[in-house]
Amino acid sequence: VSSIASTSSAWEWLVTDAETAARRLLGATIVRELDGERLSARIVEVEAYDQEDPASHTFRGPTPRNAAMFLAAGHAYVYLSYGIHHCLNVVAGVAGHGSGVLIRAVEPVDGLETMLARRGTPRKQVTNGPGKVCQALGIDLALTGHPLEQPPLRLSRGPEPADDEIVTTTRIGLTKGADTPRRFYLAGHPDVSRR
DNA sequence: GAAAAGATCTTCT
DNA sequence: GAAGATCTTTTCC
Repeated sequence: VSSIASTSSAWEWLVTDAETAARRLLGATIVRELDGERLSARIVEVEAYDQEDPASHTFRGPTPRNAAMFLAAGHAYVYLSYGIHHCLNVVAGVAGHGSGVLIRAVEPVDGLETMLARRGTPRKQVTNGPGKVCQALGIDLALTGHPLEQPPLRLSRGPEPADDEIVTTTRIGLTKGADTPRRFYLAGHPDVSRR
């Protein structure tokens, strides 16, 4: 019991509703170790998803694909989008409840040159979209279910932006739940996918 | 077993 | 601004 409590306490800040977790993830840092190199990036755009939400992969309950989203907060959920792109989520909330936060855009901090090479695009388009983030950081399905406190993929809490620095809008690319405002990004940030 | 939709990105006009 | 690429997962018959 005590070991469970100590393990989860590191992620207490994500054991909350998906929207709160999403806002708290703005400003946090993703650290990825890839081919012996340390890449890092700051989260600047996110979207919240949970079990009660028709747009969420977990809306109809657990499946082999979305199982990781039902883990405890602080795990990774990676899925394949449109059969082509990988997308990274940070699992939020208590274990057994399918909620998480899609990482839509990041600002490269360490390893920008590597990210540019992996993407093959100009700086402005290197990580301004969920599929782009995963390509730049080399994240794929092998990392789904990975605990974000250990290499090669870690997450560290960052300085939380002030409320007036966060813009809230509807989410992108949805057909269901499209009118619910659950997308959050840093106001005026150049790496945000769309304004 | 088949069909449709999908938390996207790129290219072309 | 619009449409094509591309393929897995899930749902429905």
